[in-house]
Amino acid sequence: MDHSSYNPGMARPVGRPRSFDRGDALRRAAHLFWQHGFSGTSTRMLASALGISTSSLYSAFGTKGALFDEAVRTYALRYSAIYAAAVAEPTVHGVIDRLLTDSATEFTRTDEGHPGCLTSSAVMADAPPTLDVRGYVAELQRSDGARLRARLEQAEATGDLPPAVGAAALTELVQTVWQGLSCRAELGATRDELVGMARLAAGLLAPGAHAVGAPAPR
Amino acid sequence: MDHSSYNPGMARPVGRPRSFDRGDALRRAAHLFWQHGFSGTSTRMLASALGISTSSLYSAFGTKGALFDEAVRTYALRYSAIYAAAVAEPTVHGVIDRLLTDSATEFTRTDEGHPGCLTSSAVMADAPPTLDVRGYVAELQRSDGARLRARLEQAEATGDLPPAVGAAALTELVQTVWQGLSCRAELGATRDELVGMARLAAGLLAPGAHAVGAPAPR
DNA sequence: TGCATTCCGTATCAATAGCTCCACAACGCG
DNA sequence: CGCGTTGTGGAGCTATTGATACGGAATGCA
Repeated sequence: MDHSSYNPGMARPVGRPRSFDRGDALRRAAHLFWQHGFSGTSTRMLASALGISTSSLYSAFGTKGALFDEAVRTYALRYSAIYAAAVAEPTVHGVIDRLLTDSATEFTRTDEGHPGCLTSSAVMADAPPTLDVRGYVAELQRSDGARLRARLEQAEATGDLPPAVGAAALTELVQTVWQGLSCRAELGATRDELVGMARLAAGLLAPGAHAVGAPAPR
Repeated sequence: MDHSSYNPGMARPVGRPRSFDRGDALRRAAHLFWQHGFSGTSTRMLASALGISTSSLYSAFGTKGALFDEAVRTYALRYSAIYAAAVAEPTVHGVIDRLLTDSATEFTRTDEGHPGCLTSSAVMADAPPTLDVRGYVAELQRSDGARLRARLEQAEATGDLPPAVGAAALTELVQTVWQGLSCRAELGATRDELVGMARLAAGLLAPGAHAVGAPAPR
């Protein structure tokens, strides 16, 4: 098994192959962490849910904290990718609308056990004492925010963004809405509700070509 | 001690008095829960931080889960009170501005060990398995949201709110921003940053008498 | 078929979890 | 003072925690 494992170059595997898919285990572990928090998820719960033993889990990930950390960073990449894709949109409205709606879609993925938004749930409340996950997430937000702010400052220069609002302030506000969306996703909002809210937010925060009162037909 | 204990009417205390202030203990416990999550906070940590023994803690609150539950409900009342005060404002802009700025102020209280916003942190990620705290918080959001929506529907009827946006949708969006603010408070935002963001959000979501581009002098 | 290597599950470790027991201390009342 | 009542801390209970030891099972290579 383990077809999808990343095995770069010359290091071909030796010894008994792993009986489970590491990436899949990581995703399912993240799902458990999201549901019960870090301390609330025991290694036995993880092993049981993954269908393996604790020794296999430890040999694959090292430590419970390391597994959590890896899960967080894995999913953090998804959100950074969404930011990167959004800033490529030609208009300010397009950037913000794309960012929020894509994130809303990502937050409500139910296939393959998507853990909602680790970034603003499990991480914030309960993290391994040895790891500064909160600091990592704050840094991630800062990094993604910097990318968005640069895009908005560029729009400010070209006149696409009215200078009255302020690129920095709008960036922070958009990120605030972004995190609010993730919270509501975990509180049980459906995808349609969440995407609709994202679209409305984009329309109000950065009015596009169409009037606010008459949202563009999707 | 225990001067501030609420002791209504005829039930005068009998037996040895409690050596600590129950309300204060509740607040400090909430602070710990906020920092480490429910499972991440042990009864010994709680007892140690409160300067008492675990037996005293158990005799005062019953169970770790009950203590957590009581802490959550106590702080939930604060947020409901903020909603109640906000909807009394005469204009839609005033309602939303008041709700968001007061909440931002509440989220950044550092005195007396305010636990940030339990509602969207510890609660969401890690809660006692026996208690449906997530359900309670969702219900609370629904209840507070209903109050806000009723106020906005009234404004819609009197013309204070343009019918194009929709009272229900705006309510949800405001609550989304509300939760986003609480998230950013926990990620380290200062009070000034948070209040400024709340004011900006109120200006964009519900433009007041002044133009959006020229925010009203505070 | 041997050998080296790696992963597997079972059993188990010390530490800590939530929680309780119990003898004693601090009150109001007579 | 004695008595009932209630809170007190220290010791201790069982269950579970994160993590490991170890023998066996799979693999690639010769």
